[in-house]
Amino acid sequence: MREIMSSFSKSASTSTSSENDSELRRGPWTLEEDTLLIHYIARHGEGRWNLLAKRSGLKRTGKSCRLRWLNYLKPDVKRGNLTPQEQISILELHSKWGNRWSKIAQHLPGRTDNEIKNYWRTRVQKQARHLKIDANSTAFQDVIRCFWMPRLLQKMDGSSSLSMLSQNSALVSGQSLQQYSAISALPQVSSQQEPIDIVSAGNIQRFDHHELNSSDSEHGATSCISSSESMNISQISQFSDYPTSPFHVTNSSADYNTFAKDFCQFDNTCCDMETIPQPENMPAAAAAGEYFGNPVRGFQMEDNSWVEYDLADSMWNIDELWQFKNSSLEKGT
DNA sequence: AAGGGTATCAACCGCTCGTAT
DNA sequence: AATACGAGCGGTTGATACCCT
Repeated sequence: MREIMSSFSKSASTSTSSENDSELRRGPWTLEEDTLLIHYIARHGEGRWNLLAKRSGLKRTGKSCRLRWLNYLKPDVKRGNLTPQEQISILELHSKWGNRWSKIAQHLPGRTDNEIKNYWRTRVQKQARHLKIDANSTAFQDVIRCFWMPRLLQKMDGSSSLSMLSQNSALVSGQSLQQYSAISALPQVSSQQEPIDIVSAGNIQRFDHHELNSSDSEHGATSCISSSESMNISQISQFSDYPTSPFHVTNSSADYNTFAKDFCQFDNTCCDMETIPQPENMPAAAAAGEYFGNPVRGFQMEDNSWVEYDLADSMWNIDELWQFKNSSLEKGT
């Protein structure tokens, strides 16, 4: 009903000048139009849209028919929310190709360029606005790469998701997989004594044990962007084997919570406000029991059980998020 | 319950590109 | 080589849903 009304009002309001134009329908498609289009394509195939528009009896432009078919009626069009895997793919591919929506869509079976474009504009750009960062800036790309993607990975079902990703090389490149795995692996990696290669954006940087444990933001979250060696398969699988952190952190500052909330709402099915990136190297004050003037009591597990704060098991440094954001802002835009 | 603000997404528009003539 | 036309792409708009006060 709503559709019919809006369709009516729209076509009425746009009926204009030429007789041709006034015959053309605009706005939302009706069930009858959809049926006509589907039946016509079933009999004659898609393509030659202008001809299709004339012969099918639809009072639509060829363009409109094409769009309706490709974005909505085509049988293999997937409906519903984008999965975390798909979101990661979009983020990854967008960082590679920019606003090449159709190209990105080719790597997401069943998803349309329009859908991906909408996702980017409504979800991703919104977050950039909240953070007051240009969505196309390197700073924002860093935020996505170093915080969001690991979050999405965490959302995915650990190893099964990783193997799923690695099997689907068309969706996410090996490079990205290494990168995310490396980030997720930080706590475990940092407990080893051997130098570790961290991969990001196709680049490698080798870290010593003490560097990974340093609170210096150069080697913390921001360390995921650097250098130039290449990485072999065994190193990749080494990272892929590390699970993501199961911890949540609570009781941090209001400012940080605001940021984290924005961050997590990027995918509102991803995590709630309390699913905040885990401190990797809590600063002295926090380790001593407070952070930003607020007490830090420990962490809540995903099953809601409480765990006392344990430096060795932590993953993210709270202030690194802010340091990271600020330093990215300084050098990025 | 009402009203205002915001998010979402289908659809449109203008432009470019490729191909046929 | 020039032109016309169809197809596709990316940006934008507008209607509706949803949320918050």
